[in-house]
Amino acid sequence: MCGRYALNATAGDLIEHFGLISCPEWNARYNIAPQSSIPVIRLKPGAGRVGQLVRWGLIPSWAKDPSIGNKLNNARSETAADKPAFRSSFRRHRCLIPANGFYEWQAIEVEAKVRKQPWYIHPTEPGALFAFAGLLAAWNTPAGDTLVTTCILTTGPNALMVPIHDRMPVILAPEQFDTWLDPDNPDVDGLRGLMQPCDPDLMAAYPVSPAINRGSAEGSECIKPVEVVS
DNA sequence: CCAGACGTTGTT
DNA sequence: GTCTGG
DNA sequence: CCAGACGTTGTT
DNA sequence: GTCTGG
Repeated sequence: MCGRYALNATAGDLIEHFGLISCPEWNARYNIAPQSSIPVIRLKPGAGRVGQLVRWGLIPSWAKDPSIGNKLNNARSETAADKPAFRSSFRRHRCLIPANGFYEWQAIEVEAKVRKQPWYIHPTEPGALFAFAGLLAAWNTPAGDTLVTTCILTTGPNALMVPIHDRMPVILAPEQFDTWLDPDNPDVDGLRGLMQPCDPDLMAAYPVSPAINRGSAEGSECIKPVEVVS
């Protein structure tokens, strides 16, 4: 779950919304897929929150083969603190991933065949952004460079998501940002406690065209509401 | 102890 | 690096 | 997440 | 079936 999302905010929007001290330029995107370079927000101790572009698909520091990053787009929040692939990232390298909304595919049966209807889920409040809870990892390339990668934590569905899908991203509220982002926060149990489905009243959803399925589809038509054809 | 895996999603 | 399986 | 490819050898 | 690319 959460394998596709939209971020059409500008760097200025992110700076304002999340109180960043810096943020790389960003061109609006409506169909961001794993392996893309995406902006994450992390806390630079003693300085403040910064935006940084990293690759979506976590490569643990110990990986010999970076292709493991093709699979680690998400981490189950229920177990991430304990799994070898995510443990050290959960302890020390947490981030937020800003999004205007995300996509989920709803399996619906039509004439005894399963069809997948994509939905777009966005904040109820106009102009608001989601902040997904994410993890970071730094991997040393054979060439001697450092490749920073990320993944999105997932959790069970809230009431809005239940009809659509059985997983959703962990979405944090502004009052939780500091606790989550502080790399020196040693309270793993407290961090675990943040890993909950968010209040369903904060989100709204509508179906979109299956044109989104194609990873190369781009533009605001990706989030245009459609009638469900059944 | 060493060797080998280390993950999620969805689908069967 | 750290955990699980043998 | 879904779509689309999935291979080698040798030659240009 | 499984991996890579978008």
